[in-house]
Amino acid sequence: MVAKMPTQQTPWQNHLLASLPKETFERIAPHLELVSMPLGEVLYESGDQLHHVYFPTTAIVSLHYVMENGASAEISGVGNEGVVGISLFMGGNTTPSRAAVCTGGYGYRLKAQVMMEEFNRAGPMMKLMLRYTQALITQMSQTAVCNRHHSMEQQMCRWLLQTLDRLPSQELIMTQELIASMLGVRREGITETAGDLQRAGLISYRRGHITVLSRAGLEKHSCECYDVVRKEFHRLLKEA
Amino acid sequence: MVAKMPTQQTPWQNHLLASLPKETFERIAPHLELVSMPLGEVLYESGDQLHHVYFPTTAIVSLHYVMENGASAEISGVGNEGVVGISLFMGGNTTPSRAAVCTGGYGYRLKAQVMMEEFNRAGPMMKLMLRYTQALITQMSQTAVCNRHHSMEQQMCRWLLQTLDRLPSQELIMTQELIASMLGVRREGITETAGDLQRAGLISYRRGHITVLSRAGLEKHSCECYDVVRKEFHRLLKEA
DNA sequence: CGTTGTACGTGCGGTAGCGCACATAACCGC
DNA sequence: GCGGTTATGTGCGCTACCGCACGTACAACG
Repeated sequence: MVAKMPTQQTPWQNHLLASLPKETFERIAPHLELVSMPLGEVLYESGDQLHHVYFPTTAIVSLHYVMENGASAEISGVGNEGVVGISLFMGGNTTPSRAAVCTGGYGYRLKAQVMMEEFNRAGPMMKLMLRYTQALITQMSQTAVCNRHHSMEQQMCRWLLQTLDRLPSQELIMTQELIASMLGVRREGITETAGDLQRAGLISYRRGHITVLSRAGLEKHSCECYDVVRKEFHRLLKEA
Repeated sequence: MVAKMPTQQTPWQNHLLASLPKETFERIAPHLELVSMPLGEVLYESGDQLHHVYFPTTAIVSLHYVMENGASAEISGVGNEGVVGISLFMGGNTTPSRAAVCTGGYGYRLKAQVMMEEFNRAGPMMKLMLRYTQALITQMSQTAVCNRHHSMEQQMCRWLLQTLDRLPSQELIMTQELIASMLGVRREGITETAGDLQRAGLISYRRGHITVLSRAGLEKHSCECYDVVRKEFHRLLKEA
C-alpha cells in the first residue's frame, strides 16, 4: 500500500470542527493532533476507557458490535461528518461496542480531558456534540429498521452511498469480505449482489476496489433509509 | 377493561425522577403533571415538535419507525426506567420516529420549556439525561444487532423480559399482533413461537394476556442482547 | 516471470420467516 | 346465552439468505 503523505490535512476537513465558531475552535486547535488511521486500527474495544475523541478527515470508522459467537454487525459509520467517542461526554466513558477503521486515512484527535473541559463550558461545543449525537441516534435507529426489513441489495446500496459521501473520489478501497462483515452478512452474498450491481452498470470492481459508476442508480436500488439519515444529518448539522 | 384509578401514583415510581437530587426534584416537582397514557396513544409522530417530555410510571412506550410501505419496527422501549422525548434537549426537537403507548398506564409529563430551563443549568438533570441517552443508544444499537442475527424466539424472549422489567406483575396485557408489530415480524410467527414457549412451560397465555411462568427459562432462550442492555442501564444509571 | 497469498466466483442443500387464505375460539355487549 | 368482533391456530408454497465446499484468478513480490 502507498504510504501516502498526510497530503494537505487540515482540521476543517472534518465538518464538525469546521462548524465550530472561531473562538471555540481556536481554544482547542493547539490540542488537535493529526493522526494516521490505518485500515484495521481499533480505536476502542468494547468496555475500553476513552482517552481521546477522534475527528476523522479522510478515514472512515465503523462502530460495530461483536457478538459472543464472533459474528458482528455495524451499528453506524463515522467519517468526516462526525466524531468517534461520544460516550466520553455522554457520561458513560465506555460503550459495549467497538470502533475500528474500515477505510484508512487521517483524522485529528483530542485528549479526553481537553474535550471535557470544552464540553463543560456548555457552549457551542456541547450544543454541536449533542446535535451530532442525535444524528447518530437516527443513523443507529435506521440501521435497526433496515436490518429488519430491507434486502441485502438495498442495504449494500445504502452502505455504498453512505461511504461514498465520506470520500472525495468515486472509488472505495474495500474488499467484499469487509463489506460483508460491516453488513453482518455472508461474503458470498456480497459477491452475488456486487455482480448484479455491476451487470446493471451501477458499479465496477476489481480485487479490493469498487468504483461507483452511477450514484443515481444506487439511490434507486437503495432503501429509503439512506435518504432519511442523510436528510436528518443535514437538518441537524447544517448551521451551528 | 378496568378503568383503574391512578392507584397511588408518585413521581418516584419513575427511576429517573427518583434519582434526581432533592433540590433539583423540588424545583421541577410543581410542574410535573400526572397523565393517563392509554394503550395506543401516540405521544409524537415522526417530525412532530415536542411540547412535553414524558416520564412513564406504569405505562410503557414504544419508539418505532414506520416505513414508507407501512411496515414498522421498534427501535427501543421506554418504561419507568426512562423518559420519552430526548430529542428535545439533544437539540433536534424532532425525530424521524414515532412514540406510541404499548402498555397503558400512567406517567408524568413536563412542559418542554421547564425541561429545557432545568437542562440548561448544566447540573444533575443534564448529567442524568445524557447518561440515560447513552443507555438508550446502547439499547438501539443492540436492537440493530439483534435484528440482524438472532432468531424470532430469542428476540421474543428478550422483548418479554425487557417488558417484564418495566411492570410490577408477571402478566403482560398484550396481543400477539402487537408483539409482532413491535418486533417487526408476522403475527403468525409470534403465534407459533408463543405456542412453543407455552409448551416448554415458560409462559402461559390467553387472548391478550401473557403470564410469565419462568423468568429463568426465558433468559435461557433469549439472546445475549437482553443482558448486555440490562447491565449497561445498570452501570450508567445506578448512582446519580 | 512464476509462486503464492488472498480475493472473488459458484453450486447445492437447508431453513427461517414471509404472504396468503382460511378455520376456530375466546371474550364483550346486549 | 347469543351474535359479532377480535384474537389465535394452521396449512402451504415461496424466497432470501445461510453454511459449506470447493474452484478460479488477480496482483504483488521475490
